[in-house]
Amino acid sequence: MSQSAPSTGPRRAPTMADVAQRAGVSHQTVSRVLSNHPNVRDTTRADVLRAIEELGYRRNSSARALVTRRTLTLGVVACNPTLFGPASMLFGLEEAARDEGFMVSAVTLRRYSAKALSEAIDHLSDWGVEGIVVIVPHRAAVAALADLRLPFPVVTVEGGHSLPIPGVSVDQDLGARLVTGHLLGAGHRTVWHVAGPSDWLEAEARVRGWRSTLEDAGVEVPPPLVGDWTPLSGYRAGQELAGRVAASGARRRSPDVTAVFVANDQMALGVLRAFREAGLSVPGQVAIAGFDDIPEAEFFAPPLTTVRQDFAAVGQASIRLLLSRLEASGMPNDERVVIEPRLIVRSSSTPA
Amino acid sequence: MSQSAPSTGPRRAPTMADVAQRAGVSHQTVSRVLSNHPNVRDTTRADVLRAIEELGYRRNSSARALVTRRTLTLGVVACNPTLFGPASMLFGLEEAARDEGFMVSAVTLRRYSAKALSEAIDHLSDWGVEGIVVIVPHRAAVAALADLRLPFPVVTVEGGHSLPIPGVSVDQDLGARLVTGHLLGAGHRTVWHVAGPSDWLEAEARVRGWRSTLEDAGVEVPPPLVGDWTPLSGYRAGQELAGRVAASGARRRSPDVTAVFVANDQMALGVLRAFREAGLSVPGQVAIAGFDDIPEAEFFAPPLTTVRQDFAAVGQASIRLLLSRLEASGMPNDERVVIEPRLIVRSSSTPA
DNA sequence: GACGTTATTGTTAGCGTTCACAGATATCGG
DNA sequence: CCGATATCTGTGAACGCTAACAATAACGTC
Repeated sequence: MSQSAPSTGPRRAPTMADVAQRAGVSHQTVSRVLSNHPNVRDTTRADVLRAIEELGYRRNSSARALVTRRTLTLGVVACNPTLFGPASMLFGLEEAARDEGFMVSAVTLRRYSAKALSEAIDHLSDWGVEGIVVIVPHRAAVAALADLRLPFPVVTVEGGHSLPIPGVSVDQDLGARLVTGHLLGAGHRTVWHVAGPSDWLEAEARVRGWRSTLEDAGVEVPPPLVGDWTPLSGYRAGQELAGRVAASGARRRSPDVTAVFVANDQMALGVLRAFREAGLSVPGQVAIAGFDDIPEAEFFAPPLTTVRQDFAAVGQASIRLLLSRLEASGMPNDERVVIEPRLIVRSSSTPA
Repeated sequence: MSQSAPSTGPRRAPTMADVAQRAGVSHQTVSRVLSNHPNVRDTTRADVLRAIEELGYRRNSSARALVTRRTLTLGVVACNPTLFGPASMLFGLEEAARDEGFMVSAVTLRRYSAKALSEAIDHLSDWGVEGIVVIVPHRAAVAALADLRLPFPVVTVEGGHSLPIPGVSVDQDLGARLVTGHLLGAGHRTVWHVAGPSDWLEAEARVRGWRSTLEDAGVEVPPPLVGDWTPLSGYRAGQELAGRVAASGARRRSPDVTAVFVANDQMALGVLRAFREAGLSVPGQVAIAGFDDIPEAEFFAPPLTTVRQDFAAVGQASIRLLLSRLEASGMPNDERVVIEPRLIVRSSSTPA
């Protein structure tokens, strides 16, 4: 008769009632202790805390969320989270959220597509997030976002300011002006540009800043080359540019290549390699500048002049914005935070 | 008489009962439709789905979690999530988890400390995760983990295999052997090493692999230098090594520096810069190899020989392991997954 | 046409909290 | 020592869902 005694089966986590019983109070008192309600006698509080300790009790978050209608969870959708920028934002954002008592759940997108984005948001939504931060700086993505009617607030990061969605962004335009101005100031006749993919808002803004700086200075605007943020694409663009330098003695239909502003540091690395292979000296024959200030940039050959973005600040600002939306959900919907980037001059742009 | 009519106040999200009423069925039937129960008449199912659509109904995850005792959420604790490696793992892991129907919530640590780790785990625990993946490759961290008695399964990544905690890791030892062997095979008398921080398990394993390869080959083992994974620390180590090269003609108490295995690519970048500044040619006078194969490595000056780790595979494996723990929580607790790294030879180690 | 099956639907009872309120106990001035 | 007020504690009812069971309808068989 192998009588399966109830024994010490996989006993379930203790509940508030268990704690209450052990402490000789009602479950409500336990709840009060846990939520720091003032009207609990000190001795009672101590009893309860001891019982909690002894039982290893932890409040059940689902039950709590059910009744309070708060999950204290925020969602993030991010696009290329292995890149330095997005990763840094994610990090800063998570830290800020945690400080405010929120948990963050992330969904990452391998590549942007309207479908992927909306699935990501659905996924987050299914888990009951109270709001989300979208770090998907595609023009199309932001447009798609505006169409969705979501039951919770959304904040974009680098989402541009053309739509009535609150957002945080670095002033890319300014950053591009800083670099371009710096290069012009060093005496170059004009500045070439290797841009990011044209459907990225950041790429577009950097092109804009670059172009308008040149126009304001009244110098010729060379045709921008286009990459995809990867070192390889920068390398290809670099080969193209190196070819122009070589040919410049012969037929010169476009201005000499003596300065290049590359839209991010990774591509700038590719450009550097291409130039090196072509026997061009940097900054001797051509000055180069990048954008982002990844930790490696300072150690490139030569160290790269670039624009530093305070990604951590972006993450924090986005959380602040999201939380303010959460609290005042009826308020105007177009708050914007713009963070100023900073030019970091290194030797890739300054003739020794 | 400003009679505050109930009007269209901030009306709450529709509930299952609302859907049921609208579709003319019981809430249980709605539940059945939502969970794809087979025994629902097609017409009924259609009615329910239409009602769901019209009301924009979404199942309340908290209520669901409360009754099913499943939050379908996993936690991750990661340490330096802006670095390429950790970020890649996080990404791969999140994707794998999502494919399995789980959400992942992350907590990031600025720097490891026993306190920070246990707080991070508490935080996750408070939100009801069903299990966690810990990507904190510190010796002390893993030890601390083993002490914690947690009510849910834990899987480590790069946590070493000295403790009875299931984990996934790349075979760092093998990776180090591959590089070191490669350099010896190229004819170098010995191989110097710039190691990572000594309290990192990965750093330790790489030292081990490096050292044993040299010992097996019967060559002298130079004293390893130590960095902290950053390019700057690599730069400093590089200066030190460059000094030795210069002095090697004079007093030679340690073997010539003709080959260096640097414990990660970022530090290798710093070493490259130091050598460049010292006028040393790579690979002409000194061959260099790194570890990680970050996307930039191929475009370093010169392109860097390194060891590629399949971070995505690590992420996926860790999720698989965690889920298997979840299902069979009574089973043995020491499953291990080891992923083999791959040597990537580039010109930093191959004399042209 | 009665009966056993099976497909389909409804009813009831929790899951573990918090909230609103009621009850109990202490404190205090007159 | 009484009633009033403040402090503390308990009771019952949600929250929105799923699990278990009960009930009904549909279908074929003999």
